[in-house]
Amino acid sequence: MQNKDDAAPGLRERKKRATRAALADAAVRLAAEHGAENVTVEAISSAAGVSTRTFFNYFDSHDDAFLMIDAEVGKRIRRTVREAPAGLPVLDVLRQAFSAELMDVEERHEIWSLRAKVFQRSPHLLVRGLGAHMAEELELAETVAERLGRAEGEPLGLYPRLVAAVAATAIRVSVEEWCARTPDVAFAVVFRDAFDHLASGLHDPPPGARSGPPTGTDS
Amino acid sequence: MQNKDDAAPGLRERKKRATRAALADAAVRLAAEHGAENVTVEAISSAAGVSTRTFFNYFDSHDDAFLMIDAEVGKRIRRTVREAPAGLPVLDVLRQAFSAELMDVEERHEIWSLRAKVFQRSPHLLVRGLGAHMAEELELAETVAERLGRAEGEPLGLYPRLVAAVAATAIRVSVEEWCARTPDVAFAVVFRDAFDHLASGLHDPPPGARSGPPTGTDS
DNA sequence: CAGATATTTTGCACGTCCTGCATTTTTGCG
DNA sequence: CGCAAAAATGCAGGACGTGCAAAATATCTG
Repeated sequence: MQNKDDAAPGLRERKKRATRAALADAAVRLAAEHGAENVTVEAISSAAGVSTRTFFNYFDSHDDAFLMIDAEVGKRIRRTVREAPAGLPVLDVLRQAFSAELMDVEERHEIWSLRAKVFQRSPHLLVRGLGAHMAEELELAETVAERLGRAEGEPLGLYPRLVAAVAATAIRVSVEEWCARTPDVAFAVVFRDAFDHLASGLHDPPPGARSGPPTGTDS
Repeated sequence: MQNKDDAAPGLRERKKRATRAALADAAVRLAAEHGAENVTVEAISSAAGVSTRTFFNYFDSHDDAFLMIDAEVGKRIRRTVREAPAGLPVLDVLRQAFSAELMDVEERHEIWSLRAKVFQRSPHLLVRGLGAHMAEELELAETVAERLGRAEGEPLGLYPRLVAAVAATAIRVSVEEWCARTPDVAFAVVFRDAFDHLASGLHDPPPGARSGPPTGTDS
């Protein structure tokens, strides 16, 4: 058993993933139809073919079933940040690290659209989702602080916290804006514009500019 | 009854406020001691001298008792933004609007410190608190969009969403950083530095700079 | 393959959260 | 005081979430 994450899922592990996926899937589908609040744990469990007790073996709360939290993503992002060539501005590093990860949003566009519908109907869940990313945000801030050459035990400092949090916020807003628009725009474009705004100090856009990058105040 | 918010609270209104305050106060105090999760609604209600049923007449959920949500704050901020002289950069307007509101944090420093302790012990609540501000964030984005001269029904656009969200994030991070530090620094300083970072495009700080504003890249 | 072992699923009981409804108490006012 | 509006309360009930022990299932060993 070298690495349980690679190459050897094993029958057991596969069944667990399947059960979890079945629960999450049932949850999202039922919620998209009836609204998350009106979908009981029993309904989800029943649709997934397990007992309600088993549901709580996989998710800590009713709401967690709709969230699709993946700890791997955070790890990958932090590693990317850590391995980025020194000297590169932190904001650019973050932009690229996230960008690599967010291809999934455009690829599995359909399931994300479903989740967007669920979130629109009960914003309370979006909040939970955000909250799930808060721990990640702190760890990301740690990674940034290390990258900027700060000792281990030292307090974080304002800047690392701020870039990590603001970058995460930029992503959330990008997703929101992308969902609000009829998705005729590529997500990558919204994402790029958002980070361009950040990099240029959030100066006011010229009146009339609908979606372009901020005015060329850069360099 | 010209305006129920001004000058004529009335005995009734005063009792309501008192009850609500008593509940919120009891909640925070008990939570600071035993942890929010271990404080039942019954305990809070009992400490405030009302029935558990009455608790739910004042707060929609157990957690809401610890949050101290004030819809007035959002309204005031939006009005400040709306009445700010035209031509001023949006980011500066937001900075000033929030700054005016945040004096309360330093004045009633003691109760905020208590709340910070509660939040440290159960971050789950901080998330709820954040969520409460999300609706505000959207309305703030609307206000910003209007200020930038955008029609009513039009979609929001990326920039208004982004500034509103990022500004709110900056505040949250400022509070976090300010709480993490032994509060020998004035909150206003952390707050100012955060917005300076935003205004200068979040460029990397020079190594060794602990807390100052970003390097004078401005102008 | 059979049996031992580890893991997962499940049922059950229990406490807490939260809501709707009817009833009682309090408040404001003529 | 007496009355109408508002608030507080008690109660019933559904849903959430957890600990525990028993049953079912997967993995390992000989």
